[in-house]
Amino acid sequence: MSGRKAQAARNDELILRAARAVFTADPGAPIAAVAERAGVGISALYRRYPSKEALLQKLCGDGLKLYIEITERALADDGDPWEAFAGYLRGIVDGDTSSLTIKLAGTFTPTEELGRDSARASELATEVHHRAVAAGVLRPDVTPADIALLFEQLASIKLGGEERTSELRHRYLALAMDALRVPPGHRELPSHPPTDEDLSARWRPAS
Amino acid sequence: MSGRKAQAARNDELILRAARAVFTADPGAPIAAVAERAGVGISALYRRYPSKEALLQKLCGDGLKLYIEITERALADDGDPWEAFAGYLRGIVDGDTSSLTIKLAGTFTPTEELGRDSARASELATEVHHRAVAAGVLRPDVTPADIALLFEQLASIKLGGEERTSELRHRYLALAMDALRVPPGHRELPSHPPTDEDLSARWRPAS
DNA sequence: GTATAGGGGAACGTACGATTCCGTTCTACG
DNA sequence: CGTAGAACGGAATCGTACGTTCCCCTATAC
Repeated sequence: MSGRKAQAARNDELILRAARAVFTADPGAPIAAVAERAGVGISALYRRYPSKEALLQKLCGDGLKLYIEITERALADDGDPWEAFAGYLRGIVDGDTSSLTIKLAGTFTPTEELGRDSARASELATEVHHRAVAAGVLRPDVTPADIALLFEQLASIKLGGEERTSELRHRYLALAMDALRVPPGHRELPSHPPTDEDLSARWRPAS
Repeated sequence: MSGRKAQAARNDELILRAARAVFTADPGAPIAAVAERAGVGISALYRRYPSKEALLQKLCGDGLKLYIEITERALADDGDPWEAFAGYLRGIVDGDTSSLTIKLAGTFTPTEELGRDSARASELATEVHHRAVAAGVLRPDVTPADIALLFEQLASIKLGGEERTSELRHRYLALAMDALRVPPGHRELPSHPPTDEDLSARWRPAS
């Protein structure tokens, strides 16, 4: 089952994957970078999306849908309340949805559907939050908005490769969770801290 | 005591202040934005700095010196060990030195002096860190590099005006401190969480 | 009154990047 | 086989944004 149709279908996925990777790494990246990363030409992109803005809207929408999906899954979790909440936090961090939504918003004019999904996502997140507070596992003086900003802070971490970045985000998520959880206490932090090499690399030009 | 000399001296300060404000808000800002913010013409800038890069190096160097100064002050603090460490953290966040150093590095080729100051800053920070650990007030499984990344996460917060941004950074610093401090425990968070308006404003274009 | 430092801001030159366009390849099908 | 056309690759085009330079004006200093 090969042929141009199959190739095209494969490119659909290839392009979206590349776009996600490129724009989460750098929201201002040129569209040519996406094409290169996907291993296709520019026209393969423009055949699918009429403009860069359209592509960004698609990515942002997908990110929002992923966010909603993860949140709904957390709401369906009937196990230990803290574990449900913690799993939710880890899921959002893994999905890198903050990079796909906030970071891309503002770089284009939002559609009406985006607004609706965003509102829905916000509702669901609030529900998850309140459950955790009601169960007495989440400190009550933080709000869902606080958690949203926490996600953004974690998304701002970019160090080394994709793998290492993910490790570090989880490390600082774990640290934050120590401050979030009731009763207070320190749990072991995952992964290992940044090395001097990690940090000093950023002083060198041409990243 | 007026005259062109005085005007020039005033402009020196005006320009540096404007540059700091503009580039911490947006490291990629055009140089014209600095001139506009300072209320001077472009040539007033170029009379003082031969290029944009030179200006950025100056800002970065100043940021590093500020960092060093704050850290040395913390080392001189002989009071309660936790309060000394906490004051240090708050000082760095207030100085916004992360924005002045890391965020600007990489946008220009670093000088040799910058490298030296950076190394010195790192040493001092490590000393502050170890003191806090030795005093038993800072959890021992976090490293100075962890703290550096924590500063960067806080610096990534930008919401509302300068004032509000500072409040929020301190709010999340306080949260992080709850996870950092030995013995574990929750302290009251400063300021108030982001409002819906705060968050939704970012979905609107033209920030 | 004149030389000159200090400045304002338009003009220049360049690089970058979204979009368009043209020629090519591979299928499907007569 | 021969040809129409979808799907591409990638060079050419067209703006625009921004660093830097230049020209001319103003207000001191002497």
